[in-house]
Amino acid sequence: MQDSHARVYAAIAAIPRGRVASYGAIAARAGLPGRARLVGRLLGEVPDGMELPWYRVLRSSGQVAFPPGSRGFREQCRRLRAEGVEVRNGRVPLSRFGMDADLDRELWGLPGG
DNA sequence: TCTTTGACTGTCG
DNA sequence: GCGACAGCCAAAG
Repeated sequence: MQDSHARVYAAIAAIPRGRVASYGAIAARAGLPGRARLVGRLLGEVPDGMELPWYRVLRSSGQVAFPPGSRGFREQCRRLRAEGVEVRNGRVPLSRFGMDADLDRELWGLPGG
């Protein structure tokens, strides 16, 4: 386990329940700005026994990274909904469920909530 | 060492 | 809003 890997895992584990974050955001929080693809790669290497909220990680657009209909896709949607996250057509509104949604609303006065 | 691949992202039409 | 393109970089063969 490399340090960069551990930081990525920690960043993912830090996502609050009922919230989601993008691959890029995770990479940035792990001290690896611009390494979004590395995050996706690492998620594919997560040991089965390791508890990690991998399903809280989405694309920058809020879309689930898995192909619609695939097993991972359905599993991710299922787990997200179980936490109260709204998944519509394989997509989550980051304006409401994004990890920094509250902060963004304060700064920009965006509607939501 | 080189090439291929990928759970990504921003830009453009 | 969606598809096409280019940039990105680490792992695997």
